[in-house]
Amino acid sequence: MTDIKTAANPLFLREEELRQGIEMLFFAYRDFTAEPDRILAEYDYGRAHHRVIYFVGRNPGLAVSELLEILQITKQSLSRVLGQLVREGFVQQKAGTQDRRRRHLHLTPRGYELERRLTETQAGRFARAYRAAGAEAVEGFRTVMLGLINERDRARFEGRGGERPGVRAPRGD
Amino acid sequence: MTDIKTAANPLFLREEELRQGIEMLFFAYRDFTAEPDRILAEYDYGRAHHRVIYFVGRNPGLAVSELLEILQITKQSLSRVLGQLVREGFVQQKAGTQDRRRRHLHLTPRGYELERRLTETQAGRFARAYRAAGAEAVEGFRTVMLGLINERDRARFEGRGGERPGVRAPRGD
DNA sequence: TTTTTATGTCAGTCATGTTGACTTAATTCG
DNA sequence: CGAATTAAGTCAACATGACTGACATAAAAA
Repeated sequence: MTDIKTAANPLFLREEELRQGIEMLFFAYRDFTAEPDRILAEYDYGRAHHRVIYFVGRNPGLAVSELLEILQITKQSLSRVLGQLVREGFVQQKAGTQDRRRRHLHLTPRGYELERRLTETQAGRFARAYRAAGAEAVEGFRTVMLGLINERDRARFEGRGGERPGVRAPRGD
Repeated sequence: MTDIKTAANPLFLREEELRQGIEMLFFAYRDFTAEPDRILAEYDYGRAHHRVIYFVGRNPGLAVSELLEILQITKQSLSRVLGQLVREGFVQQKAGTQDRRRRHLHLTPRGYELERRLTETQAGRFARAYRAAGAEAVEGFRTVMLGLINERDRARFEGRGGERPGVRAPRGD
């Protein structure tokens, strides 16, 4: 109650709290990526491949430019991993019908299989954490996470089960 | 209320919810690291340097082996960035008094200065997110984050302002 | 018809991770 | 005490995934 630190120096607690947030994000991300990394190594793939497979699986028909927007990397960086995934039969490209310059990305059955394996481990981690924490904590978690994400991308998370907004091209394939 | 998806297919909502968690973590981490990356570039440093500076600043006297434990990388990977930071006067090493094999790491004044700059941007992001979300949401956030982190490292986050457990060597310098 | 856009490619570079082998100094164990 | 273990560091070779810059092609838009 009258803890000397919180009473005399309220900023001390604040800084401690914020640092714990910083560290939690570091450790959570570190552990969150460790299992998929091991699976990917079987295929001689890395985290970059995972991100492509995940977001293409999540947004079938995604255009290359939209994927670049999500990943925030250059097209030269993307092209290596995307090229591999296409050549090795995990991702398929289809030219757009409206705009034939655009290449819409889809997972092949093989791609879906890998996507499932990878997502299962991460979804399992979330399922355990959510279950242990309870619905109210999950709501708080979502609120804070949204606040940590740059405003531009928050709209991706409107609604919980319904329509799935954002990301998709307005007039896509 | 009687939404067809939640009523007829409860697992659909669950999967959607878990995927949103996965994506939030991806976007939060992406945005969380972007600003420090720009500051580090001024010094010709990268994320690896940031991690060393952060954890040494947070745990003065940390031993090399403990840092490796936190970062989960090999000592060869660490040695490159740590060597640079020591040579360029951001980090100082002191041999232990009890066990003279151990090198205890400390930030120099210069190191602290950079640490402050880097941490301020990330702490500011957390401060804004926490403030907007409210105390209850923050509690939920912490609970879920803890559940996402491998059990081994959860002890680091016991207590909010007080003693700061974990990490430090039992009989350190 | 000209310009812009979407995509792809080539070439070179850098940061950061890996494995494996080996050294040195100090502590601990039998 | 002597042998084994531990903490740290080093050298070499390599892989991944970022980057910049320059250029090419096809299709759409102005």
